[in-house]
Amino acid sequence: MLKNSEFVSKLRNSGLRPTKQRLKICEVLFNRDKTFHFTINDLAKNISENFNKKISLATIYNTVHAFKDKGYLKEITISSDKSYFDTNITKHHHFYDEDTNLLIDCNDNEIGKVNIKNNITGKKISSVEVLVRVASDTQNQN
Amino acid sequence: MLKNSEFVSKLRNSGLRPTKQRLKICEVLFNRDKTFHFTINDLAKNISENFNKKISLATIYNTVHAFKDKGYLKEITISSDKSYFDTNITKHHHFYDEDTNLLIDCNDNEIGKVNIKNNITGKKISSVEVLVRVASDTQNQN
DNA sequence: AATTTATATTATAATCATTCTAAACTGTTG
DNA sequence: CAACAGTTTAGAATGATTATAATATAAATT
Repeated sequence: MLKNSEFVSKLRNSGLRPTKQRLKICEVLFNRDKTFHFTINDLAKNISENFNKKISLATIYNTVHAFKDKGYLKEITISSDKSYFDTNITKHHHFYDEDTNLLIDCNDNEIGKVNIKNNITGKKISSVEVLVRVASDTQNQN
Repeated sequence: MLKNSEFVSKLRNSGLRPTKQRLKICEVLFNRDKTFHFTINDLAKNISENFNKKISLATIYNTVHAFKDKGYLKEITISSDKSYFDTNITKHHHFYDEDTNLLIDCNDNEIGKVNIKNNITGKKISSVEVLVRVASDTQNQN
C-alpha cells in the first residue's frame, strides 16, 4: 500500500499538480496487489461508490489520459467499442475472455517472445502486442 | 477480377440477397489484387466518388457488418477511435504504421508462430493476433 | 406476369461515449 | 496573502454508430 505522500511525489515528478481528485484516482488505481484492468466506466462507478465527494466525468477522462501520457497506464484495445486501461505498464501480452469480457495479463511463462523475422516497414518498432482471445467450446471460432 | 455472377452466388450461398448495393460493395472490396484495409469512412468515400448512385451510410454499415458476420471480412482493432476491416480473412498478423495510419499484412515469413506455452484460462483459443506498431525514429517509444 | 411476402434500403432521428467550453476553484510561488 | 497558472466542473457540442419506420426491391407463390 502506497502512502498519500508517495502519490504526491509521483504526480509532482511528472509535472502534474497533486489535486484531491488525482490523489483519489491514484489510490483507486494503484493501491492494489494485482494489476487492474478497467474501462473509464468501471473507474467512474468505483469512485462514485467508494468516495463521498463526486468527481466529474470530465475529470476522470482527463486524469486517465494524463496518467496514460505520463506512462502510469497503458491503453489496451480489444474492440472498437471497449477501451481498457492497464496499471501494468511493463511489456506483456493478454488473454481476453470473450465470455466474461475480462482481460488477463500474460508473462513470458505463458507466451514466448514473438519472433519478428522480417520488418518490412524499415521503421522502428514501438510495440509488439499479442492478444489471445479465448472462449468456451460452445462459442464460435473466428 | 471476379464477375458479377460470382458475387451473386457468393451472397446467395450465405443467405444474403444480391442487391445492387451489396454487389457494388462486393466489387469495391473484392475486385482487387491486394488485400484491402479500410474504415467505414474510407469505403463510403470510395463509393461516393466512384459510383453514380448514392448508397446510404446506414446501408454501408449494415453491409459491412453482414459481410463480417458471414466471414467475408475481419475486423481489426488498432485503437479505440479507429476500426479497420480487412479483406484478408486468413490467419495473419499486422504491422501498423503510426506515421501514416496504414496497416500492413504479415505472413509467416515476417512473424513466426506465437508460442503459447501455457493457456491459463482453460478455455479454447478463438484467435491469436499480433500487432506490431512501427514509427520513424523520431517518434516516442511506448 | 401479377400478387404476395419477406427482406433491404433509405433519410432522418436517436443514442452514447468522448471532448469541448468557459466559468469557478485550487495549488503554487514569491 | 496576492497573483497566476493549472485544474475541475456542469453542461453543451461532437461524431461515430445504431434505431426507426416508411418505401422499395427481390423472391416465392399463384
